[in-house]
Amino acid sequence: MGQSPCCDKVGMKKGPWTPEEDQKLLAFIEQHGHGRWRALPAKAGLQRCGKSCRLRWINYLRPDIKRGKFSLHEEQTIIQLHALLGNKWSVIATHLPKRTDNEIKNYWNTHLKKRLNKMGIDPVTHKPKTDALGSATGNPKDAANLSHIAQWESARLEAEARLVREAKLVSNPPQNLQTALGSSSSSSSVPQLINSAAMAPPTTRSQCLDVLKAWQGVVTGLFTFNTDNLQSPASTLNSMENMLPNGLINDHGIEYCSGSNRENKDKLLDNNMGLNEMAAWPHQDLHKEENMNMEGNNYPDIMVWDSCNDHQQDPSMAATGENLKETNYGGDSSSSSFEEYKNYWNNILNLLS
DNA sequence: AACAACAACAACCGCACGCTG
DNA sequence: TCAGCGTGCGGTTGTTGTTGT
Repeated sequence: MGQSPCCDKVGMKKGPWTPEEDQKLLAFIEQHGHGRWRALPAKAGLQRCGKSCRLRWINYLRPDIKRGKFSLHEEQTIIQLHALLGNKWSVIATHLPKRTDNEIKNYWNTHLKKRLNKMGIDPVTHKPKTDALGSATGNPKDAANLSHIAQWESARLEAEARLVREAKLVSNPPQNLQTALGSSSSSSSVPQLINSAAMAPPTTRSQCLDVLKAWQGVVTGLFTFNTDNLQSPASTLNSMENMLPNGLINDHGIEYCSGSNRENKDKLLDNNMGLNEMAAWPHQDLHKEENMNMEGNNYPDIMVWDSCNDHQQDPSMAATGENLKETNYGGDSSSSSFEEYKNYWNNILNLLS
């Protein structure tokens, strides 16, 4: 599918934005909301590409972003999430309130990657180059379990990020944009408006958590895996498919599966979220909403354990790892892998602090 | 003081995807 | 079914600031 240029490049200004341009863009968005970026520059009186306006807004002008130095906790979170997700900056950004994916990406490239290198850790694989922090037992089975745990966590985080994005669209319905930009366009994309509601701290997180809680309530007790099932993704998927509950509500309150309707269940598996993502849901931490720091920010509940000795860390996070262990990777045979996983990260993160 | 090298950050670019008519 | 549009995403480049010589 061909992609036409987002705008006529002739006469378009490039490079750093001036305060005047920022002011124009801000004023227009405050008055009319954003969305339909291609048409926005002309209406706002800017000699800029719509894409450039969008980037400027998202990465710099948006009122709900935090700028400045990254805290130790944020650094640790980025490293952990990057280990799980790779360069999925947008997903990582959903777990760092008020930080943009671009900012995180830049910070990673300019700071964290170099620091990990200096520490002898491969920033791509997140494994020590000497493997000194690797599997202490050298047991291939343990390594496989660790890898599997990481896969699960990765899938869960991606699913959660998707839910956040979807919920944002739902929570910011279009209101006045058609009026602002004219009604000639046939587009039906949903702009996110900068009205008072949109300016407020996002509430999508809790929506997301609600359904995750609901999900956890439905399936608690169902997912007590035998670690023999964790030897390969394929085996896990098969297990998960068999264990899917009959009723599942999405974050919009829609019931996907009803009773034993196999067809609907298959649709769910095929479309809305991947099987891996579904599989990842059950170990959502029930205490996530309590994981708020002093600024009221949510932090991810993954792999931040009590032994981190990070004074900036919310004490409530301490219980998270235990929760993870008990509810998700439970079973005696997996606990050693969990401990190893935990120790591995604690070692790396302690080096940072 | 002048210049080069490096670091940090902002912005751009191209591609991919979903949606709609 | 398909083309066009809007947008998101990740990689890359450009610009500015800082430090060292």
